[in-house]
Amino acid sequence: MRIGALSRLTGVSERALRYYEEQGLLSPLRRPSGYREYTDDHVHTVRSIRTLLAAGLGTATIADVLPCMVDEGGQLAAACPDLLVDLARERNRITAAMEELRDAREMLDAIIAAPVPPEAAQALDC
Amino acid sequence: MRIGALSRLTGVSERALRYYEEQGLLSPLRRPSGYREYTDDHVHTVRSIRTLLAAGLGTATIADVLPCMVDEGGQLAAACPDLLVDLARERNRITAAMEELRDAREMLDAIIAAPVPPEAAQALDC
DNA sequence: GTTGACTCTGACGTCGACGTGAGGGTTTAG
DNA sequence: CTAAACCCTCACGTCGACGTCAGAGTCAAC
Repeated sequence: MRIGALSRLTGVSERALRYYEEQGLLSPLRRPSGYREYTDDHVHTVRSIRTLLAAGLGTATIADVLPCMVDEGGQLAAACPDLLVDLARERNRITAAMEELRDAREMLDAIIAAPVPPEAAQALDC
Repeated sequence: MRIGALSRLTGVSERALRYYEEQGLLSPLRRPSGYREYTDDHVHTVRSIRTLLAAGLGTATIADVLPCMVDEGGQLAAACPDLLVDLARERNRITAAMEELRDAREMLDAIIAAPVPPEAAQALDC
């Protein structure tokens, strides 16, 4: 499949897909014309990329992580100790981020659920 | 207290504190000299700001939210319906973000916990 | 009064993941 | 064969929360 189809399948812009390749996250084949040719595997890869990006990982780290994920479900492993250290650090970051999100959500909930004092309702005419 | 002290108490840079004021999140008094003068309340306010920023809220939204948080614990309320809509939207965003973080963490866990195949350990000499 | 720590206001720099054209080939349906 | 749709490579623009530096007042202690 070509880039437009992959973009539609994943919901990721063509620009982003080219960017991922530029960063070494994706390596599609090339037609003689220069057109990129993607496989079905790339669909899964793109989804993984988006998940890790959403978690705050940078493209450089993701580039290190991706080779450790082969097929869907049957992973290989994180061989290099350096990578394991990085992954543990990222894991801690993610956990901390989740806790911060929980705190923030509770803060918003407190405001949303707060009873509106009658005099405040009067004062604010919005 | 002056800006240096507040910075030390909150762990937030002076530049950031001035930025928050510029965005209407903080309104310290001013000495005749122009020096900013903060109260103890501002310490709590800054912590709230950081929590909401960490949750992905923009300074503009936070500026709308802050007036609804008076004292510590005893909130007022979200009066304007517009604000309630925004808050609900943000709440959904946060929940979605938490789920994405959970997915990403599981992905990392799978890699971290994956057994290292013997031949892979040989192949990669890192 | 003077030294050193502190603070002020601009104002430009940063970083990362893209957005957005410009200018020009390629493919495919009719 | 031609038009529409698709794709290519530069390369500059964006956005938000600050970092950083310059040049210049202020405050507290000695």
